[in-house]
Amino acid sequence: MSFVASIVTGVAKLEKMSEDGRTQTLGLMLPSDFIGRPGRDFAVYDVTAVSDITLCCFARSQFETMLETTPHIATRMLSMALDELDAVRDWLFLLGRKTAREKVATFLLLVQRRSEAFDAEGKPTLDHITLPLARSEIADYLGLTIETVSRQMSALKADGLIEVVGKRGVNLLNLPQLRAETGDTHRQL
Amino acid sequence: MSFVASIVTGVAKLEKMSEDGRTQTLGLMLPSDFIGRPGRDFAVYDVTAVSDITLCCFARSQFETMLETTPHIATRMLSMALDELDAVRDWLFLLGRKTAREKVATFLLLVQRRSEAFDAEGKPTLDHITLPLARSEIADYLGLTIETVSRQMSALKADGLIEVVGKRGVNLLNLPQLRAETGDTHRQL
DNA sequence: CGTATTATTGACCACTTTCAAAGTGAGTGG
DNA sequence: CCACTCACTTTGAAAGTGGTCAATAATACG
Repeated sequence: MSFVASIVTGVAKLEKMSEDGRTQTLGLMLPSDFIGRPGRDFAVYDVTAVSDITLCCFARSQFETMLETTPHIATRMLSMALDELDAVRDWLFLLGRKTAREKVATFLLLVQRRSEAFDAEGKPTLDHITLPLARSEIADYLGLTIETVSRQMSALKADGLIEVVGKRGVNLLNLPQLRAETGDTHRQL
Repeated sequence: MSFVASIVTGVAKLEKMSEDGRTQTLGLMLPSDFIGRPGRDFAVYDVTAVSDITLCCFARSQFETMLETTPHIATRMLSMALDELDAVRDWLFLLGRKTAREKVATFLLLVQRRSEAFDAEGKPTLDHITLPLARSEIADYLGLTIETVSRQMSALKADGLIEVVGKRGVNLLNLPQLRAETGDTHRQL
């Protein structure tokens, strides 16, 4: 890695795969997210584009110089890293302690919350989302199998909480109930 | 939180608990680790001492000023945050994709690798470690139950990989095999 | 010692996975 | 325009890993 970059448009994912093929997605990367690690010349994890992507790239060495000469940038990068750290820590709880149903409900609401970032023309609204990932990618993100994701979606549908529209569309029919199913604190933020 | 701090001696843990009592430990905090979030006046997660602790505290406002006036500190904090981010991302893989046995093996080797940091007088050596956590705390860290942790320890003992000495002591009898059981890349670093 | 706490073990159960098959849908070429 | 194909998704049945509940054992502490 001789450069670092910032995502301008599109979605990518960060992932780690073991030798035997097990894959865990470590996070989704959206516009304004940062790729690469200043001060390190190799990549520890894989970055894969999920859609067409536009990047804003910097030569790593130049970026590192900039970090040292422009104090403002370092504090900004620090703030971004700490926010990312919090997001990843929430995901630790999801992977370690949530049930499959809670994981899927959490994912659907995550997509809703960030829907503007995911999609330009999919026309997401409060109660309709366009999934940025295929089932197998959702499974890798949630620490599940593709079958379990599919079954939980069907179960949520059977319970009247969602409606599945083709492969990528989902209507959220009962947001309050869906939030209650995430396993998160019920208190509004 | 009106202050931030750095751990001087002792071990603490960062954790998140849901309303129904499920707990996930988000990370262990060792000497030199940083507590608190500059630029935020509330705590998102709980920090709990695991042993007696010595902290080096700073008033948060003063620390924030220092961040802005001393560029070096921001880059140092950034580097620490990015290292922490990598560690947490490895844990995502552990929680999402590893088996109970792999989780326990990983934990034992983690304790070995950082044994100097965990314990002053426990006299840890290459093949003997003193666990910094009780079984229930290990369970919360690995996303398991206490019974499963206990069973996996017994299984590793039955397989001749470890020896359990009292509640906190473990002899690592076969390090190469134990490493192979972590589910991580077999290649040496 | 006796007591309280923590750890281990056992039996059973449930959730998720695995393996397998059928269904759906988008794109291609006749 | 319509079958055909391929990839993805859904569904089903069986198995397995880890969880739950309960009892026993070990350890620490007064």
